[in-house]
Amino acid sequence: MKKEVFSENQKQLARFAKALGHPVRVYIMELLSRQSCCYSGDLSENLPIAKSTLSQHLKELKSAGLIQGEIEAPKIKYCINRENWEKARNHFKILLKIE
Amino acid sequence: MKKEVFSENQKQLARFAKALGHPVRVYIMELLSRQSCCYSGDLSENLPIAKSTLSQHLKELKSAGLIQGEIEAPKIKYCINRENWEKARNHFKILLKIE
DNA sequence: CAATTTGTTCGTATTTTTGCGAACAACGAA
DNA sequence: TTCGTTGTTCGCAAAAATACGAACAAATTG
Repeated sequence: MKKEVFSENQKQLARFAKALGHPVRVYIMELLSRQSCCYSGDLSENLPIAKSTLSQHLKELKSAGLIQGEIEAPKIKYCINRENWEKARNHFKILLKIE
Repeated sequence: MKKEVFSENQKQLARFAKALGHPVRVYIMELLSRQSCCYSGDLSENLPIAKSTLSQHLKELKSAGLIQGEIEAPKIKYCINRENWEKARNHFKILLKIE
């Protein structure tokens, strides 16, 4: 029975921060923050990376809980996961003493 | 002459986020956010990692510009780098639409 | 049905991150 | 000077992240 050193909040903040720790993913989240939804193709056009690489970045954002995908065949519409985005907001707000 | 896809702001935000992408480093920044300064020994006592590992995490926070060390022989006093902490605050504030 | 569009998964390679202990360096104290 | 304290650096190992193209899957279009 080992004492846990880090709180759930610290671990979740680290997960969110890590997900934002790459320019491609910052780019995506900035876009989604502005327009709430987008298609993978929109991203692919503007980013200088292979589509398989983009797919991986989207997967990471998804598994960190920051975005979610919705099938609109044959495309996929990506949106912010509002619930977790709000959590991230609060975590960073507290850490950075915003307001 | 290749077109640069990412803005400096995006890259800097990614660097800050990446630096916060580990529970140990979140722990350190939370502590420094509360009390503004601390000694490496304070951290070492409470964290379940080798001192060499802690040293590396501090190095990363330093090279991301989030903290700075001041020698108070034989110890080192670590403080938040206020200028960059403020920058990080603003970056996250904008991204997360805080306020 | 065949062809096209859209995006994921697989296999691979490279680089970076994380972590440890041992050795080392710098300093104050005895 | 010798000892202890403090912290970094080195050498190593294991794991994770980054990136690509090829192959694949699923759906729409012709």
